[in-house]
Amino acid sequence: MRYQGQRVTASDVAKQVGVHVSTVSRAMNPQTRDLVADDVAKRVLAAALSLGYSPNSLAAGLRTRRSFTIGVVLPDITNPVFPPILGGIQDVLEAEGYVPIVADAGREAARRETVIERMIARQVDGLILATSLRSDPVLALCRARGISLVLVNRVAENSGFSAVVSDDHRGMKLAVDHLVALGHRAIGHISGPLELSTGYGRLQGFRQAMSAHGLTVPPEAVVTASAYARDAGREAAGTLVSQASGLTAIAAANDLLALGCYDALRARGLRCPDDLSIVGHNDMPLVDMVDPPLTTVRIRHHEMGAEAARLLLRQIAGAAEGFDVILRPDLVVRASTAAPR
Amino acid sequence: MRYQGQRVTASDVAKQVGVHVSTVSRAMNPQTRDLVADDVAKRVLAAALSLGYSPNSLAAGLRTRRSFTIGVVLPDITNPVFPPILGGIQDVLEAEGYVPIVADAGREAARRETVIERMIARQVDGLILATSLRSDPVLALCRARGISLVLVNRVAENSGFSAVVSDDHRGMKLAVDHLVALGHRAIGHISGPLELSTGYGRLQGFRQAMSAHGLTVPPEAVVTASAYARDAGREAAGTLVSQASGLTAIAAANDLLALGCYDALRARGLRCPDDLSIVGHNDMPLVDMVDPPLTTVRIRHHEMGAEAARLLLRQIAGAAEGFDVILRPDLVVRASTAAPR
DNA sequence: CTGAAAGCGCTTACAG
DNA sequence: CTGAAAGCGCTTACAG
Repeated sequence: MRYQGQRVTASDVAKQVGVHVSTVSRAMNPQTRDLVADDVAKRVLAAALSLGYSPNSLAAGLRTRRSFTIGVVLPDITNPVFPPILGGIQDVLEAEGYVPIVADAGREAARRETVIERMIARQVDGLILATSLRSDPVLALCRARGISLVLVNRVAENSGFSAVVSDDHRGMKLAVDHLVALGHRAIGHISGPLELSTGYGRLQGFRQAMSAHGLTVPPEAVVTASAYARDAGREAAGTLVSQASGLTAIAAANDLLALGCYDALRARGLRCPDDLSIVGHNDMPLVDMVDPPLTTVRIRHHEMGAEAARLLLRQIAGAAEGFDVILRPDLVVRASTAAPR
Repeated sequence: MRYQGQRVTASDVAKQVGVHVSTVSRAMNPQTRDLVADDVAKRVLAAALSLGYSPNSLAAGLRTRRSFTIGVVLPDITNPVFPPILGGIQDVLEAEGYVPIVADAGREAARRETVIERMIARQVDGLILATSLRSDPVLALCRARGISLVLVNRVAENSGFSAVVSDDHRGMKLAVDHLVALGHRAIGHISGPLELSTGYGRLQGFRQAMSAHGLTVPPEAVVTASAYARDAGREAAGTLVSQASGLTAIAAANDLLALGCYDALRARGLRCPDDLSIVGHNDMPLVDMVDPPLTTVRIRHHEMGAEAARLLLRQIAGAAEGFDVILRPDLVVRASTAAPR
């Protein structure tokens, strides 16, 4: 029986069984269990169970120089895109005996650096970053530290780190092709912040897809939102609608932005899809229930997280890095898009 | 200059400055810095910076028997209720130098126990559980381990552990009073799982509020959903509508359930609020954008998480436990409720 | 104000 | 197959 606050250690178990702590250590670890006589191992395990012993992984980690801990840095946990990514990461990590330490780094670059420094001080075995800028100075720091790292959802150019992302060009092509097929020609774009690969890549994808249809994109038909947030989308849509008259459709760089468009249209007495068709990106939860149900590009976020975790674990185990996984998105057609009047 | 994978330690810094490691340790820690001569401290800090040294917190934790790590156990990270709770927890922890280890425990009781055991093995300084059942055997285990623990969102009866929750009785009273004021008399309830305090408490709150208005609740006017999920809500609403004819309103135990009601009504060609008024609970993101915008009971989830973290930290510092914080919810009236026809 | 020593709880070559 | 020893990188009484 133990008292509160008094942890039971390997030496307590050793004492009870009458063996040395090193034998307890070997018996507890499945990898080394066969170095120990069967009956001894059995007695150790039984004693451990009855005393409520489990090895202190801090101590083990200090000795083995591995913490079995992975740092996950998110830009905004309340953005519905990230929970499923985190879920996928967790599923894979847990199966391999790892645990995620998660931090919401917010929008300031300085905070991202602090957060990463802290995680390194905590001896994480690797890092998964969902916060990367296209050109991100923090990555040089990580490189210098020699830490294993995988980017998820957003890539950095020329960082050399592996990344798991959605095919943003293809996603926008799906959106534009769909609108064009409905008969739209004057299509605007609300882009995400251009320092993010998703913002930049989707804008490029938009332009390419338009030009593939022989359609021109006048400068006033593109507005860049200040953040991936609903209010930023509302503001950008307001600007777009007032500066680019004659638009019949808007392809937004993500769902939150698309929902902000809804807000802006409503404020002006315009109706979707009657006056303007709108396409989002992500297919986040509940966008099938908004009014009107949102046509959007679906990304498999859970899989994205799981794949990032797998890549990282392989890398920690010695596999090569700098190897990207591009997930293929799908179009989900709902009621926010229709033929122009 | 360091090589990859070679961590710099206190003794590297000590060597460079020409002092003992213990002096480095004292200089690095703001609490003990004044035990060291000013100029020595300055030189240590400068050397630490130039070498890229930060103390290995695993080693420090082993020595001080504190990990500055808190385990957070969630039932389902993709349920939009939990990210803001986690956000609140993180904000408080981070400010105090703690870090959350988060795990999604899913629905199986066995997994919850495993997850908690693992966290304890990882020497968490405390636990925040959002997964508690009203009567939860896992809590006895935590008690026996003597670990600091705070419950959030869901309470356990007689566990002795502190909890931070919303006032579920009051929440349901707000919902029922609103419906009654609109003229509804025949009101049904879709309850959450009754083994959860939110499910049970909101059902009780519903009954009390109804009886305070002199209204009876026939048995067929209450259906218990199998989980807090949209599909479970759809199913429960189907049962409710077909077994309790004449209902003019439904108070659901949470928003996901209310959204499931929307699905069920739509499948039957019924309209909300024309045929049936619906009230949710939580005010999760986007329910103001669904069709129709959902009238619901707002809970301050971020604050709930922050308060739970504060309580836990105080408890770790030696404060008394068994002290509940009940947050007061508000009613948010939108378009899913109207006078009955 | 600073150093030397002990020890947190493990793991792992090294003997035997 | 098992024990004894060393050491992972810190912190903290204990001397001086």
